[in-house]
Amino acid sequence: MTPIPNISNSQLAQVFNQVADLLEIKGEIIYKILAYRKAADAFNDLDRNVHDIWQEGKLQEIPGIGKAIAEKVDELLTTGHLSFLEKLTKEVPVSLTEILRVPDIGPKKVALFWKQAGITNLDELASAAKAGKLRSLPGMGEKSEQKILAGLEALARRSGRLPLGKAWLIYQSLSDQLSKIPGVEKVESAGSLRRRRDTVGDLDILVASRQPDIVMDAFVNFPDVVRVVGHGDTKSSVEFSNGVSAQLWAHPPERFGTALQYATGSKEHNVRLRELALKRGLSLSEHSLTRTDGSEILCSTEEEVYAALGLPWIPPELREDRGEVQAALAGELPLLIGMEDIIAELHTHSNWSDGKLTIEEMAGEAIRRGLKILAITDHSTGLGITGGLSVEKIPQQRREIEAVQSKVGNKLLLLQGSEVEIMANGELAFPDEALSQFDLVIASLHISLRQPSEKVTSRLLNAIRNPHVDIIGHPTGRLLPDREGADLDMDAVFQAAAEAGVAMEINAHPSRLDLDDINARRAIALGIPLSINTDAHASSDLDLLHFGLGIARRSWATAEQVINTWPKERLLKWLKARHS
DNA sequence: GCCGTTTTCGGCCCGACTGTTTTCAGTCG
Repeated sequence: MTPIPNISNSQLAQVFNQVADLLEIKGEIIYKILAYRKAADAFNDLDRNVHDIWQEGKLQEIPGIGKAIAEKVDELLTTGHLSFLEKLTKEVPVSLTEILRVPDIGPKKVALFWKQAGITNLDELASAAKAGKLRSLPGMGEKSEQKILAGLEALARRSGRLPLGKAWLIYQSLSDQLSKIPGVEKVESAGSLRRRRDTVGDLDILVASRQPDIVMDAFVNFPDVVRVVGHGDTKSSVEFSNGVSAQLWAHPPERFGTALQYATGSKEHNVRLRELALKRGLSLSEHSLTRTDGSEILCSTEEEVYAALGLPWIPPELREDRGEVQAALAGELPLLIGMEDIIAELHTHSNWSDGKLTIEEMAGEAIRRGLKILAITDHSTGLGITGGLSVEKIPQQRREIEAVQSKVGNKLLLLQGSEVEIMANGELAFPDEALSQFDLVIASLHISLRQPSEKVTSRLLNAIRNPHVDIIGHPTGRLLPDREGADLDMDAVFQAAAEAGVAMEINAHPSRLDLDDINARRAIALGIPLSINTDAHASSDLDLLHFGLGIARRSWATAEQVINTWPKERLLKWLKARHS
């Protein structure tokens, strides 16, 4: 029997995106290309492994997958090859696709440079532009050539996607500056920042103003702007000295709803809405909804936009074209978990390990934020750098927690927890009799994340199956923006977690956001409880909760599915049942 | 290439901005 190649959903998506890139350069009709890109997105967003769906013979039940693409997936999963792609790469050099990453260069220009100037990669493009050889090509000129040189430089200094937390801080500062411009009535984040994606490409910002020209002029002249990418009447985009790009729209207040809806995206969600609008005899744009007779419906709020299409307002976190429009039409949108639902913080550190505050100080901070339950989960030994709690000190820490508990009374329930290290050999850093002394145990991976998939997965499975473990902390161990998580077999992990009834964490720290939205949605689909925690090491960390909440909302989580919302009695009962 | 409470064929979202052009193509979101 031939082994089935192990191709993940995201690898599959990459293959079809590459097909789309090459077809686009080749000059294939745009709708075919869109179909491939849509299929790639569908694979990326799937809450199950494509493998399983393939084995069930249900590929074509995935929206956007038809006969032709299903056959290609079949070939890929059976043989590990795609003859269609192999044939394509013989016609179109793969190195051309790297040129597509240059701003202002799309498939048409790539094809032009390739066919008329023999350019096949970024180096050749740069040489030709510097030598002034591009300006004479049809449709090109001196300005276009300069723009390409600027684009190449921008590409070189572009710093990938921003982690959500950093994007949020930059937005706050830009928002302050924008609100001081005369005539600006409102400032709102848009794009992937407002949708709370874990990383953000460009910052998208919308302002309400009746004098958009003044706003645009002020914006492109902000300090730290190193490049004005575009400067129009209602839209401008700039690049700052730190490599971050931002895009600004300005629309009058009575059109703010359509404009915000448009700027928030996602693009795919917007396409879906516009299709729906057309079916209702309306054309949707950032300016308004237009009837067939040309008359306009103006919307100052997003609620009005969605209502005009017969829909309830869809929260930004859901707007990824992952079935939210269909759910809204059917009246089946989930009632997403909100900040007000969360009463427990279950993953924090005190000065008993590497936290900055005493247990009493942490308790005070938790009370100040309206929390009802706080678990102190200091690191175990085994994670050398942090000076973890030793087995001998567990009773001593218990006495301190009890002392603080008697001081705060019923304002806050304190739990003695542990963040126990999953060691490189797969054992937990504490023996079972030590773990049994805690009210709550989180098991986490911090070290040897680069082990082979089989090894690191088995470590995590071992932790999940330990009857003392209640939560798996930041399951993949990724660090945004650049450090990938461990190469885990998430199917095996989720299956084990579902069987053991262990909760999986959404770590709210913006450098983690782990689980991510797709994995969290898979967990929910399997009935695995989620736990959103800040992993606070200092008081200000407790304010990071909203980032984790954003990820949970993106995974369609309701309050019921997150143990941090459960009343005290229910949480304690759940813990007790697990430990008995 | 996908899809169907107008369709199994003929459609497939909408507009801003830029640069090259005399009315539009390419790129982007």
